[in-house]
Amino acid sequence: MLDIKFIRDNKELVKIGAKKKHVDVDIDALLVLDDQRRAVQTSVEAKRAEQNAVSLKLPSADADLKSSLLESMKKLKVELQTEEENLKKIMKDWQTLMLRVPNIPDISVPEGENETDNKEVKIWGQKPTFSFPAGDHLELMTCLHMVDFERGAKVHGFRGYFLTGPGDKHYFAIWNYALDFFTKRGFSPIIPPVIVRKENLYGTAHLPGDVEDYYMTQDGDALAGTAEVPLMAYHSGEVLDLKNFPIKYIGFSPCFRREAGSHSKDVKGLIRVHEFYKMEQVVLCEASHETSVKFHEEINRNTEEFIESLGIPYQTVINCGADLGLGQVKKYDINLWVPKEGKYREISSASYFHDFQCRRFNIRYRDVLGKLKYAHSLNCTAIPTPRILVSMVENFQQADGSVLIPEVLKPYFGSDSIKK
RNA sequence: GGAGACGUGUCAGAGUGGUCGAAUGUACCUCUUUGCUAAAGAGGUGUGCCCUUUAAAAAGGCACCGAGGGUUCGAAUCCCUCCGUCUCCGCCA
Repeated sequence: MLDIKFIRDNKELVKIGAKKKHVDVDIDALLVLDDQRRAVQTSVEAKRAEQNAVSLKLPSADADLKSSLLESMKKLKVELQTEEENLKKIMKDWQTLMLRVPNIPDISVPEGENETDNKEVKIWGQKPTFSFPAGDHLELMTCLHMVDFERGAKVHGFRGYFLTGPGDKHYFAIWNYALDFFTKRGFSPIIPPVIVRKENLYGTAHLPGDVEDYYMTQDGDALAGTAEVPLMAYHSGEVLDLKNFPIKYIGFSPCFRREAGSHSKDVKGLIRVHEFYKMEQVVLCEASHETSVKFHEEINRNTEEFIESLGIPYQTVINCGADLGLGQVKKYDINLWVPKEGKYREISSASYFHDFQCRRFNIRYRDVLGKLKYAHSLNCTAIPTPRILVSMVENFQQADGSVLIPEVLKPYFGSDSIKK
């Protein structure tokens, strides 16, 4: 959510920002509506003021005065009700439009139509070459009994999977390693609820948007697609203490995604599934662009270093305008090398929002002068499982069909390879 | 699932139709006095929006007693719905 005053004062900037994000929203219509809103509100408030003034006199008035005052107040009430009705309608439309106004992308964000226009800013690692016919993660993991897609489909349906034996063990190894890695960097571990009230999806700016992307319960709650939602909602409505900034959480949660609209994409394997687990970095900090930028670089670097410690080749891209969410100012994606596909696949997203999310969630703090301000928020994937397995097994496969375990994972996994 | 109680400012806690943005205590800030790891006295201290201006502020108006509706000239107070908390019973990993 942007400040309406900011939109009024920076109309052109907001329009340019929306265009860069390829978001279709009528800023002029919003501003017309906003003029109406303020005019009607002023009129309503004047009538209420009159009502309040008369109410003060009424108890002490004599009978004649009383009945004449009551008469005129009844008339006023009818007028007031009409105007209030009108104001309510205006406010509803106003809110709807306000929720659709995107945050303004940073100047460093490249123009672009879709994710193919994202710009590579970094590559790391040595892509493996194989002197034997290399397998893809499906073949390898099935062969090593790490995963069972057939029974997954039988039990869950499309995109269902069981992780079995070494696959299951590998999961726990990664989680435990990641937990140690990120807590050492000052992140507090937290396990949030993933069944969340729908309003929270508006807070993170996942909504308004495609509701079809979310599983809903019969109580109208949503299954969150990321721990970002409950972790941001965690402090909603609160006034935080500046002393505690930056607040850093490493959240661990299951993630549910219906993948509506992507039925033909990645139909096999572990790249795109309906349920998975993810560790997520969430940061709340003071409202300064420089601070946001600093932490944005930091949390993205955290994930890069985590991937480097595992030894998987990756590429970092800066996302183009069209590939940014409504609230995001700037985003980096980290993509891991998938040898059999011959391309990099997304593993992580690091974004900052300025006060866009905190405004919606009403998360504030008092600055050094004691003034209330909306905090800034950021988030970045720490590690998604099982997607990470795709790159791990393909990059570390051996001629005999086994898969080597990265050095740092060995203590958590308990052996140095997965063999048939 | 059944029965009941409750939701007020930093906190505690009054208030059952008008003089209540809200008693009192507490916390915090300023001042005074005594004089010293403190007490007493006085004053002050919420948030959002609108408007006139502005560097900022300030003045004025409106709203806010869990949320949203309703009744009424007028609602913290009456009615309805929802959310939440607590207690007891039942069920249960």
